[in-house]
Amino acid sequence: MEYTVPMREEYPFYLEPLNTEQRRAVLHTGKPLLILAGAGSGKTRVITTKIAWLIREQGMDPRSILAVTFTNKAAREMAERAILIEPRAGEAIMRTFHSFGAWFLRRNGNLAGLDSSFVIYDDDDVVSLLSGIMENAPKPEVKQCAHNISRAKDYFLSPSDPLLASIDSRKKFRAIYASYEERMAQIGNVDFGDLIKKPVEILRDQPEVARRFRERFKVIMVDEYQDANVAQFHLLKELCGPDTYVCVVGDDDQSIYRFRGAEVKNILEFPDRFYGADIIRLEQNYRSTNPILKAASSVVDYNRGRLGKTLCAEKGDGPLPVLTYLPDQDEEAKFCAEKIESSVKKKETEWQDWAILYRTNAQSLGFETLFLRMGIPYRVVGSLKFYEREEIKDALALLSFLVNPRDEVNFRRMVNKPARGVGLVTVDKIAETADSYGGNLIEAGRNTELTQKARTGLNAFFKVIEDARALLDGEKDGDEKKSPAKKKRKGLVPGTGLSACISKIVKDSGIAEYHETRDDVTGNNKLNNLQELINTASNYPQTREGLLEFLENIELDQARLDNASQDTQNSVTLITFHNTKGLEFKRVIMTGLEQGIFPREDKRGEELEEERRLFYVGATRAMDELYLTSCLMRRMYGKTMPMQPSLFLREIDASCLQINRVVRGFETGQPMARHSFNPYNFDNDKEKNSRLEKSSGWRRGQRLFHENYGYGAVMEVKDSEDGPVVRVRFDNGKETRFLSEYQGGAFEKMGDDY
DNA sequence: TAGTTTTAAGTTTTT
DNA sequence: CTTAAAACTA
Repeated sequence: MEYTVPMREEYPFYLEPLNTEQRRAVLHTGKPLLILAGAGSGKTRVITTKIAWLIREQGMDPRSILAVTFTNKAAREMAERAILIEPRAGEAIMRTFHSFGAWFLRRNGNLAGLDSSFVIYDDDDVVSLLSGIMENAPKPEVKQCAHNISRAKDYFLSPSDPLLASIDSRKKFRAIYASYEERMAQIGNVDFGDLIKKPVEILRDQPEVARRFRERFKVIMVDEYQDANVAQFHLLKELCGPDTYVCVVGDDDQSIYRFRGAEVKNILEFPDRFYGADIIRLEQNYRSTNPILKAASSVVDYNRGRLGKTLCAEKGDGPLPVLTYLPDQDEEAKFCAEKIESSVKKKETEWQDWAILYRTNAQSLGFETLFLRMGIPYRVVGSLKFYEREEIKDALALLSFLVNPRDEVNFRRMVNKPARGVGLVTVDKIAETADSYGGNLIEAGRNTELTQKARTGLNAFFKVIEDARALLDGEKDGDEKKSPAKKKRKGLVPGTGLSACISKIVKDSGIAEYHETRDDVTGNNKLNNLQELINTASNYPQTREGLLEFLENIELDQARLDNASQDTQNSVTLITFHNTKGLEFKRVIMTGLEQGIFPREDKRGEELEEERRLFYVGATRAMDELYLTSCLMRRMYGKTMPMQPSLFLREIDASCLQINRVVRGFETGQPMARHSFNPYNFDNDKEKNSRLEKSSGWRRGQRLFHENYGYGAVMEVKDSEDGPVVRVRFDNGKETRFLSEYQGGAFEKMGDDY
């Protein structure tokens, strides 16, 4: 590639826009490097520039560069941006940890007894498999176990590891984990944890393989290193030879996946684990205004055990973040909608400049219904996962079984759906026989004595699988035309490539029809979803490898399908705090800032610190303006509960926050002094309440003390057949009710100091 | 056994 | 209030 752009000064032109520290990071070589990159400090620019620089200036073969991220979106973005500077960067391996693991195992899995046509089990599949092992155990326990196994793998713990007790102290856990591993090996599939753990094991046991990989990858870069778990750390270690150049980028303040095994220690201890490492700090923030940055930092400052940094806002001053107290979540949604709409109408912003952040996916519902009614375009990022829907899982289960006839979980799911007269008894019988056929359920099914009904149904099922297989293996049969009369219903459009195969199996298996008739009843559009799935497959070749790739991409990258089904153009973004990492918006509204919601009630110590970091991540997404909302009441599980403002609101530096109060949808317009607002001042409540409060002698917000339970506050006073009932929540989180007339004596009123 | 009705339970966050 | 699991009926 010839470059005609003249080089100015001493650096290549593409280094021009970088600041001193960024440039140092790009030009650094020779030792391990830890880049501590604060929010909005341009770390993606540094990584992509570094990749390009290595290729262009250092003569590095792009194929010897490995760049690892945590989300597929980040990987794609990295590739796109690197290619803009240097087209050959497209040949570098840029993947998520998990997709790298899958890539590795497809090639080297046989060394660990893994067939290359393995399928990746998601959490639901894992639970199905486990419930077969833990017979008649209650579902929640099975789920807990699945979770713990997953955690164990994150920490690189095998069933025999003495440290396993630190994950799950129950004696039987070790045995459950062991037989889970055994069953999984029989089936020949892997779970998410295996995608990291197994490659490490192979690299350790097979020096030859390790040597090959160390020879190939001269440079390894890891993005979002603060989210790496222990197993991922080991993988990185194993891939690094003495001459490998390692560069990790991260921000300890943005570590928000501890619950999933992420270890902040990885980043804190990097200099110890990679001897002689250099550290470069990127503290210049290019995204947000000063007040936004200061508000965010002042909260995360309450955390202990952080590396600490001082972010400096390049943008300088701007409007203060605005906190608004609202009566309830309906008003909250309305407040957001009106704020956004008026700004867009004034041509001040566009829809896409706005993001609404919430802690749990369930909170999106209120915004969605209102936005739909008001005609505000929106997109929901990553909530109801497309691939988790029943009809999609059904289709994928069939396809998975098609590639791996040992897949008992998916066999059980689909063999009798729709009903073919193959019941539980039959399936158990086949599963038992399967042991003598190397786990192959098709062989086993053929050779098992069955009732006539079961035999007919089973053969029909196998016929579907086989026809689809024939299609994959290249036998072009004319089956498509054989039964045109049968598919006269509006039906599915086959499409090209792999789509044809999927379309065929979805139709022939009766899954399409099954969900179509159910659509008629429920009014869902499951058939459309299936069509969507079929469409996305059209870019894959109609081969066994194509199918494997398709399944893998879906398992590891659900977001792609999600986005395909939504209009992502110019619309407001509804998103969880977790999902915002790596994104930025001109204007951000952080909603539901109430104790119990954010932070969640049960969070303390290290977990509370993680919630704080999550707050920090959310706030630093905002470029120009930041809004915060907190509700006095919230409907949960169909009941309305009084809420308290989030702890984090108190932690925000007073000098960078403006507080407003909104009552019944109308702004008072008066900025309030920091502590003058008492969310438990219900002087606007209806007469009914004051009457109740008078007759009961209790009012909402009243502090009280009980001998046995300690301190608490009145949440609600209600009428009942036996007179006024007072509902109390104690400071330890427990709740109780009492009848003011009879039981009131046990509760001592305290002075109210809010 | 299949499909329906009733009852209970429950909301983090995700590769 | 919504969804999943258990219980029940045909």
